[in-house]
Amino acid sequence: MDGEEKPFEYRIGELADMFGVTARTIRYYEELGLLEAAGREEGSHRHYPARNVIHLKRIQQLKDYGLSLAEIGELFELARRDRSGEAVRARLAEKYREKRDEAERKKRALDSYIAELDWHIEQLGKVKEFNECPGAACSSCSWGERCDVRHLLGGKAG
Amino acid sequence: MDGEEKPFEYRIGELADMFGVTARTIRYYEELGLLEAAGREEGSHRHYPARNVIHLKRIQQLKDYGLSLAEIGELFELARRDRSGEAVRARLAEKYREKRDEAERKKRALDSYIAELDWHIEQLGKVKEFNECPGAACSSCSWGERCDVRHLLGGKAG
DNA sequence: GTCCAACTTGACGTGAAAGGTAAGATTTCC
DNA sequence: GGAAATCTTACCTTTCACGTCAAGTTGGAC
Repeated sequence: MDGEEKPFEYRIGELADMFGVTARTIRYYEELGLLEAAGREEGSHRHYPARNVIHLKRIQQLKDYGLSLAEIGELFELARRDRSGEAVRARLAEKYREKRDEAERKKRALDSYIAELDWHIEQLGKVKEFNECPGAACSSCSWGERCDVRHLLGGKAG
Repeated sequence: MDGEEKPFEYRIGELADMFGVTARTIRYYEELGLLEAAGREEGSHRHYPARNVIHLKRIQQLKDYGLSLAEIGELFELARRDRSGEAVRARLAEKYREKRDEAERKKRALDSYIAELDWHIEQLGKVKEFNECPGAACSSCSWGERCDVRHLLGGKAG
């Protein structure tokens, strides 16, 4: 018979293989307080009951969503103190919103970045000089007001 | 009279102040072959004729557009060998397009990232557990197929 | 009872990029 | 001629998430 009274336990190497990480990674998570092995004495091998597996998965999920291990640690810490789960979920939602807002901001930045690049790509098709500006032709240079070298030199070499 | 026969020359500290960098930065650029001081002997102070100023500006511009110092160095190297400027402009346009494509790719990645986050934020408003999955209620868990822990455990602890 | 792979702790290394910083010597400007 | 600026050399810094020894220990299989 397949006894279920003693739940299956994984060893660190198995866990590592399952999640595509190394044992070092798992120890590192433990070091950061993210993942605990089942009670053990110093020096003995770590073993993980199946219910601990979810924690590792959770770490990977949250990592995928852009949280640092430190942030994840903070959440886990919160989860330990807050049995109801209210605070954790609120904090996590907050984190997610932060990340989303940051993503939106990055998107906007990328938009203007792309616009800038497009402008420069277009200019490269028109102008003949690469870095001879500001020369004699500077006043008619297609860089126009975008060329701040003129301002910089204006005072001294104007 | 304001003699123009001897062009104004900047010292490294002046240049640094003008561009909001340190002298170290300028020396570093020289080290990478990005910026040359006017001919000088080892040990003597560097000095920069006004026409060199554009190079520093160019470095900053290209850096702003996401090119690494190594990439900038490559372009400058090209510019030294290609007096007509054809090849440089072509290469630069290519670089710009690379950066733009990468930016577009990042934007798309951000879009799906945002969608994921939104989904999770929504879920957090519905579910009660933070990391108790997979438990007895796992089969009705709102994570559904997104919960790969089930697959992972399916073989051994199923 | 013993063997050996898997595991243990500890401690330092890595990488990627663009400079920072210290130290002591020298140059240049006024 | 004195002081400020600059010179060269050469290691250091930052961040994060591990990698990589090294040498000793554990545990399950036979």
